[in-house]
Amino acid sequence: MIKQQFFNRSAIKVAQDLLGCFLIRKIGGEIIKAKIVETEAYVGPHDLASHASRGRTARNTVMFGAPGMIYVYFTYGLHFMLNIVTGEIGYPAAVLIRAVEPAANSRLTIAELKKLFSGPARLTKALAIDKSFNNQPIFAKKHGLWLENKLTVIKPGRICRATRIGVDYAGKYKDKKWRFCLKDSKFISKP
DNA sequence: TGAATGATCACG
DNA sequence: GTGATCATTCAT
Repeated sequence: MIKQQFFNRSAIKVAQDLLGCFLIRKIGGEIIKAKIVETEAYVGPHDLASHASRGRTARNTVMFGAPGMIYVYFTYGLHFMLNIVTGEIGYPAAVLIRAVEPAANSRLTIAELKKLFSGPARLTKALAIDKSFNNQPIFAKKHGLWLENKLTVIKPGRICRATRIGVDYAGKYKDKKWRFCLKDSKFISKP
């Protein structure tokens, strides 16, 4: 299991380092394990794409809290988004999990798995992650959602950097390349 | 390209 | 209170 200290770093570092790690969801007796292949960093209060850019509010207060806490919010009236808070207490930053890649499955095709896990709102639906996870630690197993380390080191050449999705309103921050993907994954949400 | 669909935020 | 907006997805 990945420990709290892992998250006590800049969001950009954590976002890259999470690639290749595994998101584990335990529902009843069943365990779903999926490799993280796409993340975005929301780096601090100055980042105009971040919920924290206009100060602390009821919704984003988790981002100001301890590293490794789960930040789940509801958007577009339809979707939940899964984030992990990074950096020291009091500094609002987080990493959005945008896509995960489950192990091959005998019942579902790759195309069907993509529809379930390739996209920030899709994966929360597939893994039954909702607001009840908000402000819970990801560095403990008891809530049924935690992370495991990658199996092998990810070489920098296997990581691709791109602009973040859906942040056109963010002025000069919309063009920051703070989205990170595993190059060889078929499960990236957007090219 | 636009609808779905409701919490959140700024304003006053 | 009200109205605009939204770290998206899906169907047209």
